[in-house]
Amino acid sequence: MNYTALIDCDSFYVSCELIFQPWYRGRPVVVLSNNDGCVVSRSAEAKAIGIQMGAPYFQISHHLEQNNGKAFSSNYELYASLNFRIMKIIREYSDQVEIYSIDEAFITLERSRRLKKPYDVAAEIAYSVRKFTGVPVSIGVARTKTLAKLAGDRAKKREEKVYELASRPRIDQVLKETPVIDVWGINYRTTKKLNSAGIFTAADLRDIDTRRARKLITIVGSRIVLELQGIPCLPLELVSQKKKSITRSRSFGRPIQTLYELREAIKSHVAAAAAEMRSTRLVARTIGVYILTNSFRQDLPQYSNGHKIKLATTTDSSLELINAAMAALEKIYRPGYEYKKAGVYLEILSPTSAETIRLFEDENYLKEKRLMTAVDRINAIYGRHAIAFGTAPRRGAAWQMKRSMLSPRITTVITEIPVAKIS
DNA sequence: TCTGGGGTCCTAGGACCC
DNA sequence: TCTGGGGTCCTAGGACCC
Repeated sequence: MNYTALIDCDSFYVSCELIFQPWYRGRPVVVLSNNDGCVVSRSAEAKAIGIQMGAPYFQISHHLEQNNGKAFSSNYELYASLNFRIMKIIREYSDQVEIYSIDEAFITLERSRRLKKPYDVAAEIAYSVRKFTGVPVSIGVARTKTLAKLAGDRAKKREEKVYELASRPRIDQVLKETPVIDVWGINYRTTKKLNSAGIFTAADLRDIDTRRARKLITIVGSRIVLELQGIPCLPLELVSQKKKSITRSRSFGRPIQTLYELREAIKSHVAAAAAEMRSTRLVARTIGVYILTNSFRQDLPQYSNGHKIKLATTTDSSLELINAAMAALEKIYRPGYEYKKAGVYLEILSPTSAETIRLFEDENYLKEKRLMTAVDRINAIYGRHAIAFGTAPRRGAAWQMKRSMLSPRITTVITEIPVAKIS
């Protein structure tokens, strides 16, 4: 019988920042979401002074400052590169690895392959990751993913590196102590439903029969019930599947009103989404555009709308997609509102190889294909915005996002590497 | 002044067909 | 007055995740 381990980086974004700026260790540190909007990662010290996950930065910045704290804008290049290093280390311990998110992985610990016990292997992984990357991790070990998640939570709570949830009495005890909302896959709405059916703890949930679970919380819920019983229902996804949709959206640095500016923003979103799609050899059948005003400003008139266009053929051409997006925007734009956010999404993605054959591929289409290839190459060398479509994105345009507390991209951009001076 | 972004899966119900 | 029924396909929206 194999075990599943969940490896979860502690305060991942903050931990990444602290590796290269260790003088902030021991102080309250937070990392902010895009646009420097909300807190998305917190050091233990930041948690200790009461800063909540998801808190708007402008509400806590003063408190943070008073406690000698520090805030960083998100630096995804840095986090992604550390994720890559961590996963490389993990793969040395198991060839069944599912990279679940930027800071989590599920792996299978095969008993027969090693003489060591699963717990000891997990402890070794935690040690290695910490030693070679500087990122602390917690690991939960159990028979199923759902139980491994709960074990991981325990590990964090008890400040242990590894927590194993395998023996009957221990599983019983932990499930009894766990409110149902803390189970992976059960959130607020479902909790309300479960509570009114008399189910309050993870143990209560485990003990209902699957037919009842299915009726109450659909097939998703009945899988969770089985997983809590120790029956694996959620296999590890060892090869990451191709994306089914790609979204690009941003809140604007400042509210914008004109169609011209919305066009500018949406063109740049489409170009980014399309470039990502091409890089993974996918084509889209549908493109959607949406715009919305700031719902927090109840004193201002509110409007939100979206429109989706089904394309005549699948495509990966930025030009075709931009044309469609502009038509969609035209349909939903209303003057007189202060827009806060706009986004685009590409759907029904299929591999390039399955692309609808344009039997009579016209000269224009082939030219466009070559153009896109050239654009991608140039942007790969000179930066993502070297070539833009229609209008060049002006630096500091109202729609561009704020990222005012950004740390250097130390691990990915050679010019931002720290310089040591000896005098 | 300031409140993130990117995904997946499931289901109910409408459209459509015979 | 009486107004089929069953199947499939598609989509919007809900719910959840990090």
